[in-house]
Amino acid sequence: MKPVTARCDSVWSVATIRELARLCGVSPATVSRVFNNPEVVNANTREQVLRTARQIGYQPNESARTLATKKSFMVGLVWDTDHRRPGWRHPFFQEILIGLKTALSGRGYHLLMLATSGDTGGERAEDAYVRAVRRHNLDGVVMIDSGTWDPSLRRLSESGIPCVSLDRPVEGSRATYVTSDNAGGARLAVQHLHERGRRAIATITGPAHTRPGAERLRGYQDELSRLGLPHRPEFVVEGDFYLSGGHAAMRRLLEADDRPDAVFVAGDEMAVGALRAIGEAGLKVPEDIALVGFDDIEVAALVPPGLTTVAQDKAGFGTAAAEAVVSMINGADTPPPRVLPTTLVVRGSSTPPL
Amino acid sequence: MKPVTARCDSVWSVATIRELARLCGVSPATVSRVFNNPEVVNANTREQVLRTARQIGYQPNESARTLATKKSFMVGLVWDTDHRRPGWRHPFFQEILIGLKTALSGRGYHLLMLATSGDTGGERAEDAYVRAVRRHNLDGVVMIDSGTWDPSLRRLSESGIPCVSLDRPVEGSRATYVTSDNAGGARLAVQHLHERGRRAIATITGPAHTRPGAERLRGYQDELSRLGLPHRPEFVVEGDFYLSGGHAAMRRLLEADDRPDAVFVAGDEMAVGALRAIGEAGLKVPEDIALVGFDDIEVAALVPPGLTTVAQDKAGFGTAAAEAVVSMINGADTPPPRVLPTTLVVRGSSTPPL
DNA sequence: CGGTTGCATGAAACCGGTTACAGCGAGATG
DNA sequence: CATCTCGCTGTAACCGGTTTCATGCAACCG
Repeated sequence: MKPVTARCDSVWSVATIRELARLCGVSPATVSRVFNNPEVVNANTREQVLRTARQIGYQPNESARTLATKKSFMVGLVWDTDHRRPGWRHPFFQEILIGLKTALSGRGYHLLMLATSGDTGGERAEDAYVRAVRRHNLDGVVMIDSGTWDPSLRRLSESGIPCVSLDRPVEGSRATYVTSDNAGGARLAVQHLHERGRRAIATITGPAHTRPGAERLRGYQDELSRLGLPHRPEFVVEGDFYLSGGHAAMRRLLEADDRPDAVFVAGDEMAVGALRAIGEAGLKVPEDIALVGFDDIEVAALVPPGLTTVAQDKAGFGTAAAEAVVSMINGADTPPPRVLPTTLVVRGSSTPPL
Repeated sequence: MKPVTARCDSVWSVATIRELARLCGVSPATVSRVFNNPEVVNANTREQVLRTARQIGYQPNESARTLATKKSFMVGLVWDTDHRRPGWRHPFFQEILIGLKTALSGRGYHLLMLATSGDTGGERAEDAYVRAVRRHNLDGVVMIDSGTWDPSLRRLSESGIPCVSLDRPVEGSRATYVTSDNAGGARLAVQHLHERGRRAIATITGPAHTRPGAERLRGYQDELSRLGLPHRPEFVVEGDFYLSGGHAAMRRLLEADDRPDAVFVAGDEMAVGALRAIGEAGLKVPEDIALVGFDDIEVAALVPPGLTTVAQDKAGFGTAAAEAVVSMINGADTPPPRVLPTTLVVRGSSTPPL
């Protein structure tokens, strides 16, 4: 076996499968089999091919492979980062993204962040995602709900491509979703406040049209009923999941004649805004008003007196989404929606008890 | 012209260029030219091809196109999200990522988040990035420095592929980098504290082996010299860019006999830790100690009394990186390193003046 | 010993684009 | 009228893999 020399030791030599086949004295077909169907090829041949491949730094061209097999080993990420809306800035998404990327990597898939705004030519500009999926032979997509839900996303989920949505139910034969136990988490929060001796428990909700917003409100209401506490409409104020919305909502609550002694805030960002509004009103947390948030974003631990909150399993989101999409890609039945458990993290904003 | 019917109105019909050519009564070559070289084809033909393409929802197959042209219109993102290190969790990165993605989208490029951990077989497992670049015909890469810098990244930057690094100088003929004016920002901070009447100005630095860490320290020292303030070694404590490091570093500063009346903290996360340490020591910000951070991450505005900080142009990072990598892809000369201006954002932690 | 079986391999078509090159017709030119 | 130019288009090779099908060959069987 003559040693392979010169440019071949470089990581950058561009050897094709035919070149490699020639060096080994076999046909391209055999080389291909060595990589895709090793067990059908003779052990000696296989070893020789692998050895030579390593020497010349052979790397199969994924475009050619995708062209021939229609499998790209890429999953598209649909994440509408529209400038006009602040949705995507939510710190929540970073951890999800990292979890997703890591989980997909571990399963051999790359994550392609789809460009949207690129070429907006033609009447069907809104179908940029669908187009990208077809053009790149994407094996699946993951959709992060950042608040809007335009029709093209529906077309995408119903197009038959394996599709996993985060925090939002989707239609489609090969579409499923992953979400947190929003209602359960909200119940945990209310129950906790009740245990701490609070009885006038208000809530600042997320936008009613979002799934997490609606679910958390439902959990709040359910738990009030279970505890035999009265439902007071003036104790339910809608926020927007962002700081300013939480701030405004809290001010509304404080303006009422009869103010609450605890508030379940359906998002940590809003809770921080609420904290600020409470401070501005000259009241103290938790002495005057106890607060429980939702999400457990980084700030929750940092802002004094520490925000008690319902933690979502953010990394779990990514893992669950990766699992679901890869299993569908591999031909498994569409898995049922996955609901991740939430846990209560107790910090200063709800302790000590009254 | 007979109307195209049936499955052809679906977004999912999988028409090839030959099919489209047949429908139009032209050759595949002409169709190809319509999309890649419109001006050379007769206006009538062109219109008819475009019209028919729209009707049947023709989408060119990117794998085939990449195979033929060796251009993928994809840029790889090298972002080492190793679980063991917390680096990538830094909130700083999310905004950069979004800026980058948006800027690349606008230029017609997709962003591929490269899997690393995937297949770690063979002695060259560390070259996963290099392999991915070749396999997918990536047009360029952007590297986010998350603290470590293993040799494979160097091989990548020197491999000749257009390469932009964030916050870290790189070698390579087609490699450049984008960074903030770290030294200038640090000088702004020190100058600001000086204007506020502080004279005993300490610093908590980033790790000395990181570029931003070293640069910010240099700026601090330069400005002390310019102002004629003494350099006191015990006023320089190294942190790690994270909360706990800032906390520990601040405690060290407070233990000294002669404590500073101001601290320039080279990162907001560390500054929040420092705030906490100051609070635990029974001291007040800004009365006893004024604080200026660096980065302007979201928390900076949220944590009482509001953190004065040197803001980095995070979205600008993404845009600058996209510009640089795309221009190199298009054959332009390797642009010089780009240094983005920093600005001072004044909040409660340094006001009112003494 | 002829026929079956099974293993290992090669030849060639194919995936869906791009592009070098040749060719064709019309109008301009000598 | 022959020729040249120019604008437009088609033919066919090519990109680098995969996969079907056929085949050579050895072992195995009756």
